[in-house]
Amino acid sequence: MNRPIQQRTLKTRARLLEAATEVISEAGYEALRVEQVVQRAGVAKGTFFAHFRDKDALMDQLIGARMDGFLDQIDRLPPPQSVDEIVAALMPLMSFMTCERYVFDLILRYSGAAARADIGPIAMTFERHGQSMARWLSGGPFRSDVSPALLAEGVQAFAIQAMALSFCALHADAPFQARLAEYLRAWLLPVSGGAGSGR
Amino acid sequence: MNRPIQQRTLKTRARLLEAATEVISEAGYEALRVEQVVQRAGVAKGTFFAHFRDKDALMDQLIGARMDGFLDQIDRLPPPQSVDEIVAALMPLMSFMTCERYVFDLILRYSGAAARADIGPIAMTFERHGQSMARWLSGGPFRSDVSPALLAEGVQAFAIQAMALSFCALHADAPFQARLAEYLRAWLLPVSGGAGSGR
DNA sequence: AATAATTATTGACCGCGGTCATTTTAGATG
DNA sequence: CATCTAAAATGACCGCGGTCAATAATTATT
Repeated sequence: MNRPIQQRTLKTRARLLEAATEVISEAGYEALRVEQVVQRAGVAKGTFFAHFRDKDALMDQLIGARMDGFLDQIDRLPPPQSVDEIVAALMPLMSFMTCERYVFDLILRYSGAAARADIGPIAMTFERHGQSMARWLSGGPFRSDVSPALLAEGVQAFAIQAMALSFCALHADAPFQARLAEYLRAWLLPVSGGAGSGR
Repeated sequence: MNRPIQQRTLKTRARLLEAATEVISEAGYEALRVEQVVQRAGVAKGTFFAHFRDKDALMDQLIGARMDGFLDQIDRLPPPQSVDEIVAALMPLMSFMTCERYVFDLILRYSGAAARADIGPIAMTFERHGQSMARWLSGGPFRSDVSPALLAEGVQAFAIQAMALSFCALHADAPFQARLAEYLRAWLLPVSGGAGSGR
């Protein structure tokens, strides 16, 4: 029969999360070692894995929470009326997503939930981001020949492309913001239909 | 002083690559263990790492080679004249890129070279793919208000988005091809410019 | 309060990628 | 052929994520 969750459990989990946050703030995400976290939290290694499926699951929690904070900021903004405003609005979130190569790679891996069962925090933020984006794009001075939902997916695709290229050895020339703005202008404000010959 | 490369070296590397290929064909990419590869190749573990920086570097080689094969096929095709033809042309490559979650993640990680110094085989294929794509899109019945190079980047971004969503727990509904076709129609054949009010 | 049934914690242990001081081998030199 | 030297190969070792049978702590039952 389902017994209630023990307070001990909540306390231990909180201590683990706090310890992890400390380690990250001191050394960054990539440098985090599970052993270091459990040592700080004063628990055994096995306890960690009783609370988180694996190290990535902890990262999913922590990184997802940070992303959610940036989405809160975004949702407080008035709908942007230009590509430049969109880019500006997205910048804080994007900056965080690219703060470390390790973080970006992990976000990509978890952007669509790994297993069918558990959709994690990061996957949720992508969902949320898509919805906010669709809301924005349904009202503004942007193209209307495709659905706002599709426009939003495109914005996500281009944002990821721009972020990925900012890590890229080739194409390290153009700054991230300029590239994203170029993409979004072409995506959200197309000028003509067909090629040389009219349609 | 620079002595010539010993034949022993080439032979050992070839044996390692062959052994790795065998293991993969039997158990898939994700299941590959370095220890198993060196055992089959009849060399010590350390030897492996004298030939490949790490396990990922081996994967970069092998996966990059496979991708290059598919690109050869693509380059033999006549320039497609519709979105459906583009999707059809890209399918074999895409299918391989998504044959395993592990493979897709690794490709993403290596799509823009990891370190500034060494651009690996996978990164090269992305470059090549972009160029082939730009060539295709500069002639056909596609939009001409942005450069073929930019169009090509968009196709890559949408292809990656479509592949990623095919692994996604949410959005596992629409089949991969249909989604990509929808993206590319919106990207390559936009109908109007602004929203409700004309521009 | 004593006992039973669950749940949480522990830490020795494992798998596997990667390292490095040491040894072996290939090939140039006298 | 003997000798010397740079390159290649070796395998014991390490770091670190993750497991699991055993133990401790908590809650329900009498």
